[in-house]
Amino acid sequence: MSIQARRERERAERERAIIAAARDLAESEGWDAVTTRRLAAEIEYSQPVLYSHFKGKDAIMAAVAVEGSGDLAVELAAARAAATDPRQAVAGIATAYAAFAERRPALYDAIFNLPVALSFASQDTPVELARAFAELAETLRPFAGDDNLETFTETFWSGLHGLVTLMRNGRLRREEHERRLAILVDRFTRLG
Amino acid sequence: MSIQARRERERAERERAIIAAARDLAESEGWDAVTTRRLAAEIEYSQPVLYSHFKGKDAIMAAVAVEGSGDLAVELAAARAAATDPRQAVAGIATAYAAFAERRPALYDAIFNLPVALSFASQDTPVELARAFAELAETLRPFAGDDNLETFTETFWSGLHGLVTLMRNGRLRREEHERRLAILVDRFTRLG
DNA sequence: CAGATTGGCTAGCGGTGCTAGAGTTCCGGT
DNA sequence: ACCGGAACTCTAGCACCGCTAGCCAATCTG
Repeated sequence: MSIQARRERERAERERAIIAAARDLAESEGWDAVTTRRLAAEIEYSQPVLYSHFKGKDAIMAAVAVEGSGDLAVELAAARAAATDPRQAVAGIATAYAAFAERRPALYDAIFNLPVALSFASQDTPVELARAFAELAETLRPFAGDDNLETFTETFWSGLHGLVTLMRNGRLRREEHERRLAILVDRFTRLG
Repeated sequence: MSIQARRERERAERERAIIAAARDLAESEGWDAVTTRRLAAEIEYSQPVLYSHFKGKDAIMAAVAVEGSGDLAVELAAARAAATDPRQAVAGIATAYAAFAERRPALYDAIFNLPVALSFASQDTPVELARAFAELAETLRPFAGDDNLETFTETFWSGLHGLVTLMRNGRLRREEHERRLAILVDRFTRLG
């Protein structure tokens, strides 16, 4: 039975290798450079092996996205924990969010932009994504007022998402980035 | 000389046909269906003809985006003109913006999402896009407060953009859409 | 040790964006 | 009126893409 165990272990290892290779390649050269052929070469197996682990390229990207959203959740949690007062917590988590998107654009794309079947607003939301969202929600709780917290959080989050995506695509003046973040935070932390 | 004139006219006509075919195909079947071969078949010319008009597929998409942003500007202007008071103007233009993105997702993608060389925040911004932005800015002017109007507008616009893109990708609960819009408008129309 | 099963491989399909070079049509000067 | 040359469009093909069928070797089972 231990032979089977070894095989399963090796198989799991290879699966992690595929995800890691896809992530690294995407982060260093963009998702266009992530082709099944290059991925196969990277893990030193032939192309069809990928399809015994994942249904297709989209599934690989989805796996990368799930892994990446775990990183995002960790960074958001750290930012929230480091804050001293509620308002500064919002500013901190917003900065952390934007920094993540800026530092790891390919990963951010996989999580939020690419038309990957990672439905967020439903049962099969990956737990990592739910955690990242929960960090945002807890940070915003003091400022939601009469609004439903989840809806309020979605709106603030959309603001962050819009800021980072529009800036990355060259639609916003980069030098005003921090000021825009400040405006967003200011507008969502007014009481009453 | 009139022969040359006729040729130039026909050439311009064909160029418009290419853009129209790309737009229609994208809107009815998505950008993935817009291939150079199908486009060529649609205009009843061979593939290489496309490249005598545009540098490549990206340039065609950019042309569609420019045309589309004219439509967006018109709809935003109409929404602003129809409003009776400043706060309702913001709500109206926000609704119009979201409706445009919802009704014409492929066009919206071409304008704002696709990594197309349509740099917005620079000199070569298409005049149509600048007009759409100006409509937003004028509507928001009464509420900018101490913030720079352009920066304030960029932030609000990012909020709209985030709402529509995240919802379209299934990351937001569709049934809460109007409530989120209301929250965004509310937060950006508070005075003092 | 023979047979069955598993699993990775080679090769190939139909598609993509794009381009080289052939061929045709039409214009302008003699 | 004609012919050389320019302008233009086409056919054919390149290198790549995601994905899969079917072979073949290694391994496990009786």
